[in-house]
Amino acid sequence: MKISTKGRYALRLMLDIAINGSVNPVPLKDTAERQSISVKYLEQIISSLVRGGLVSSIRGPQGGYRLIKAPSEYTVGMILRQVEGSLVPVACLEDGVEGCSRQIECVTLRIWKELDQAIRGVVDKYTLEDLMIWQEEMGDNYVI
Amino acid sequence: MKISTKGRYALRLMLDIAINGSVNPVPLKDTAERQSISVKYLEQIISSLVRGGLVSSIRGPQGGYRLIKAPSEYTVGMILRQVEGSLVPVACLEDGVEGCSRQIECVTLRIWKELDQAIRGVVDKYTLEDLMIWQEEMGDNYVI
DNA sequence: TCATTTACCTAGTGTGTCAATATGAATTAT
DNA sequence: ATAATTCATATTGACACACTAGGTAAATGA
Repeated sequence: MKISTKGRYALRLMLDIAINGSVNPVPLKDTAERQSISVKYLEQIISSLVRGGLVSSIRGPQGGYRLIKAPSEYTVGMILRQVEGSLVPVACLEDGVEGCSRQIECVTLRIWKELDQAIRGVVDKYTLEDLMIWQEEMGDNYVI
Repeated sequence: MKISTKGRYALRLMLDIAINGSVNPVPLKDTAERQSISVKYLEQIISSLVRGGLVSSIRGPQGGYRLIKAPSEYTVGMILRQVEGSLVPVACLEDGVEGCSRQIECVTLRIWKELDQAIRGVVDKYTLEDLMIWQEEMGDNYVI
């Protein structure tokens, strides 16, 4: 019942690009330094974000990554799902799965459905823009 | 971000004991048959529930397991936490952990805290009694 | 007393995921 | 041409997951 490092790093990575990429694309090396995450690991994560169409990439010197949409268009849930896969708490709630044979009589399913709603309620409520605002509120003493 | 089989089975196991154990203790063999879970695996799960003081055991013929308290005294969260460990979505929210060095400047932490609250809000809201009632509402056509 | 039924305990096993590293190729600005 | 960057794939070690196996201990009752 944990968010993996991939998910957590992806969020920090996206936030880092949002904050530092308003004029030039952000190279992974810079993010890696700011966030204390290895470039190599970030490469894996960003490749998933590129595939998912969340960021675009520019190769070569002066290259890097850029958000495709406005920060307010990215919910936390979108980012997490892209790198972690679905966030549903049990497999039988997965999209495209028609559930187990006990479905009808399964009272615990009711719990899992509510849990799923609760999780979605949080991760789909906040966007990158919210995170940026919170970051600003904290002042410039702290670099994210 | 998944509830493991241990957690899901533990819930079904506790519910099975709650429903079938009002007069006699419930042997694992019976639960295993009703729930289609191996006795061996249930043994592991129940041992954790015994250690946690959620159920008591009686050995020998006519033995089995009994709830120690009323069904309404067991939240879903208590049961899940006993067999799964903490349900917090990120390690830095774990009890007794003083958090990572980025704590202060970590805006994502705010998300994780809300997520934690949301999860707790669901699993600590419902009890075994609720599950029993739902089960009854479904009629006797279905055996849990 | 002895067989049977139950709980209890410890270890093992195959599979997969997590959290990275490593190596190298392709692209592009200067 | 060189350096900076992204892109692609493989590998690694540790650990967790989902079980299974084998045996011990206690209680019952015939």
